[in-house]
Amino acid sequence: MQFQKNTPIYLQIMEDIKSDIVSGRLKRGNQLTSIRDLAIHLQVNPNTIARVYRELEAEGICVTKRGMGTYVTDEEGVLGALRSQYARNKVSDFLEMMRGLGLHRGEIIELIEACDMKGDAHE
Amino acid sequence: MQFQKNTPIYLQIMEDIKSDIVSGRLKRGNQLTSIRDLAIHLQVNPNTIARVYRELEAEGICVTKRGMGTYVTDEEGVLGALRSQYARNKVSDFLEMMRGLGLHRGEIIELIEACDMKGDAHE
Amino acid sequence: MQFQKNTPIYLQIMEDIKSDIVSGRLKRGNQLTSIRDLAIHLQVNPNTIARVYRELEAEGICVTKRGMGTYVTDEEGVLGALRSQYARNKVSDFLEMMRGLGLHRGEIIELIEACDMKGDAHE
Amino acid sequence: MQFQKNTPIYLQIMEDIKSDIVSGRLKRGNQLTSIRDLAIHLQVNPNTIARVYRELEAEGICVTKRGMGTYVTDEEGVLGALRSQYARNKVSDFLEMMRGLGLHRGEIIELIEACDMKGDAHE
DNA sequence: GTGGTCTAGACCACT
DNA sequence: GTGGTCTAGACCACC
Repeated sequence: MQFQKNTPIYLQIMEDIKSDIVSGRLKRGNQLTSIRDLAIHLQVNPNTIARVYRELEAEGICVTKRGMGTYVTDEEGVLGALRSQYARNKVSDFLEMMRGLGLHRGEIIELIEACDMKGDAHE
Repeated sequence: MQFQKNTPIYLQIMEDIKSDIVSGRLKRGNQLTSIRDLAIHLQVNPNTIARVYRELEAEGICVTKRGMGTYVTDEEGVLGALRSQYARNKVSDFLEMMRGLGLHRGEIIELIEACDMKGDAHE
Repeated sequence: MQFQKNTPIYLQIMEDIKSDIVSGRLKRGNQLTSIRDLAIHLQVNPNTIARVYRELEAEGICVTKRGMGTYVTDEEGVLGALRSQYARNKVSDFLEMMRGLGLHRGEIIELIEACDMKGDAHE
Repeated sequence: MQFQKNTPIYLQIMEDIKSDIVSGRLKRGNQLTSIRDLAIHLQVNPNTIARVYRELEAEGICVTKRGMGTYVTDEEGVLGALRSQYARNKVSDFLEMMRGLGLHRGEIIELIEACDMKGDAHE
């Protein structure tokens, strides 16, 4: 993983884990990588990962069982809220970018419908 | 600027310049930073920048005037095509990501309309 | 200040500051002692104080203005909630202790009324 | 056990033993820990413990049987008086603290009744 | 093995 | 000067 310069690392890792949960790569009840292992894997200090897990727990997204590890919460409500918040943020970012290109809602929706018709292979 | 590991640097720089043009940070006829200066600024070999400019010129996006530097083309047609290709790619990326979240076209458009109503402040 | 062994220092400091606010020693809008100064005064690492202030801010009790310091919030609602939660906890602790002495509600209230009559000098 | 700075240690230990008796952790007739052992356990000079036991005996709370150790008294009257004095002090301390929060007798009793209704789980 | 806390000391950004 | 972040390394409690 690469880190952006202008955003705290712990926030970037939090976002990354949230994205794993939202996309289904991490499911409810799954155990997260241990603090030490993730710290090694991301080349980051264990305290930084500890903070990530602490804040995720404060947001209700994870639960930690002392001596057993940290797990994605079991509560569907929290995960649903996370998923919809995440989608709303992505939509918002997307709209902001498209508006930066001078496009308005109608044009954006046209593009989406056009793209959706023909599939979306590109590059 | 930071570079991703798995994509050639010259492609990343090309995308960056295209994004500057599309978003209006670089306008038609503007001079690009000199190869030397940009190489220093990005901490990259000047040959890499030279290749970027060469490929941009091959795509008709830039023109090089011997001894005077490299400029964004003056032809509105090319810039319009670039802009719309860029937008189509972004839309396509966006749709792929949203589908990864399990959302379909109707839901995506609903979210866009909802977001568009209330403005898009978030975070 | 002396710290108890079995409770994290940062929690004890948090409680102490909350108690200062609830009792009126710190009023709404007052600036808290700077992290470094409080760390020196309490003989504790600045990071520990930083965590205290961060968690107090997460609870809405304090706000920090970058480069200017940390302040007790201005929102009366939060302070009122803090005050009543604090009182409820103290009452609860008191009742638990009194029940450990074998007293029930009626007897406790009798004692309070008796004590309240004659003033409460003792020791 | 930890000792406060501004109160003689022997008084703190006396209070602690009284609290053990009042709460039932030490019952009538029970033997107290030997002076030697308690001194080691509390990391305190044996003379300090000896003074504690001497004063407790002077108050009639304990009796020392030469060569056999020190015991909680058998007399219910003394223990009952101790219990009620202890409770009165705690009530008095509690009232003083609650008044520091700006609450008066009526409000305090309301809180007690409210708390007593729903049990007293907190934290 | 797990996470939780604390210290020491560094560098940053903001004012 | 202020708080915010990160690292390095230590010790603890739980399982």
